Amino acid sequence: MPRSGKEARERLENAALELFAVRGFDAVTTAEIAALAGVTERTFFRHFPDKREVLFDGERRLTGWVTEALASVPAGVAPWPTMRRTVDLLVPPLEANREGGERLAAIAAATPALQERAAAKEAHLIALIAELLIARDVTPEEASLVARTCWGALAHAIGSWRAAPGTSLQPHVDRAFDLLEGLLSGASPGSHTGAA
Amino acid sequence: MPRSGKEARERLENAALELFAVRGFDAVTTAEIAALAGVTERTFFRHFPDKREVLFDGERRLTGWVTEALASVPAGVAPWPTMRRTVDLLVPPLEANREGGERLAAIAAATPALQERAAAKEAHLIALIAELLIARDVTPEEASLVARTCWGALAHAIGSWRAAPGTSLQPHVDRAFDLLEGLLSGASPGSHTGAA
DNA sequence: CGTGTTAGCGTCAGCCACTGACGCTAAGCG
DNA sequence: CGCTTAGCGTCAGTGGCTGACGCTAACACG
Repeated sequence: MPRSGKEARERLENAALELFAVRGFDAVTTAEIAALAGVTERTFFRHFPDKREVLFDGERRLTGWVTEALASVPAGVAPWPTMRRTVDLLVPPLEANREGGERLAAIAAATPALQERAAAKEAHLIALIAELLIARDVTPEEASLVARTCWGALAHAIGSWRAAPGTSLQPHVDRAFDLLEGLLSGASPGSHTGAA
Repeated sequence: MPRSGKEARERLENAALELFAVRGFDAVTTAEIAALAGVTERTFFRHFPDKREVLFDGERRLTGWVTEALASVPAGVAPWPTMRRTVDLLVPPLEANREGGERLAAIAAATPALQERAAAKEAHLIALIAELLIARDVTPEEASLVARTCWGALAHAIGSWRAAPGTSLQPHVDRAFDLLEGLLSGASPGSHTGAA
């Protein structure tokens, strides 16, 4: 096997991060990133399918964490408690990656194109969770619903976590799930309108 | 005031829809759409900020429906029942627009770029719902959580509705909400792990 | 009915993201 | 020491998208 290629990839990531932080995503060209990394523009696109993806490379590990976390929850547990435990297992890696997540969020906050990509990544993650639940013999219907809902709670928790610097993620997760269960428990199934 | 401009816009929409349906989104250029509509490419971009947006023009009305539906629910109702009623009010317009929604879904199914845009639109809609709830004196934290969750349920219901041709949307919505409330009611707040 | 205003459009020139094809070369392997 | 091959450079090209400028069809007004 010839050159590793991972060096160039890392240099590209660092160059992109540096330039984006200074001038913003839109004001940086892929040619500039490549030049700063010491390669050509063509090489940039050999490592990343598009300009945005250079920022989401860290996010790729998230799917691995989700898969592992869910796999370590014993089968037979009801869907919602299963995801409740899975989310708890996701807290440590998420906290360890706080800096990376916030850096991405900071750049994405001013760039609609990046928000789009982030939203798409979330949708894929929800689909992945649903598939993993189905593989654990959860009804497809329940799986989809639980995946959407639990990810919503986690995303909400991450949001309030980021809004409160210095705090740990876990209490935000606990609060989100407790709050959610409390909000929904008021209306019992089948009698939602309150005025038939 | 000079030329209406709405004619050209509608011609562009129809031309795009026609070409996309035949050759797919990626294999059609904006210049071709413009030519079929009898205008220049430049005019296309005067009416739509980008190539994708020509497909989401109908989706714009959705924000209006959401705003109206939520406004027609009396204040003072708890957040979750409020959204439960709001979703019921959204069912008629959604059903009336079934064809448009499915045509978009069919084209988007083969085009990642369109799925991204759709995911971003959903995120914006969730943010809108949260803001409207906050304006109704719901806690920001509750608002965000309820908005995410209720939209997740509605999206799930629309999904199963589309998968079951000939059915009405309402029962799918009812089932999604009942199922969700049932799934979460098993775990009471504060005691989620089942095995401390 | 002539004149001014203006929203919509055409034209041109250009940037930048992204791609296919081809050839080169450094790294490993026998 | 040649062979293989993954990574890279080079070149040429497409297509999405934008700014600037000028034109003209519609409408308002005297």
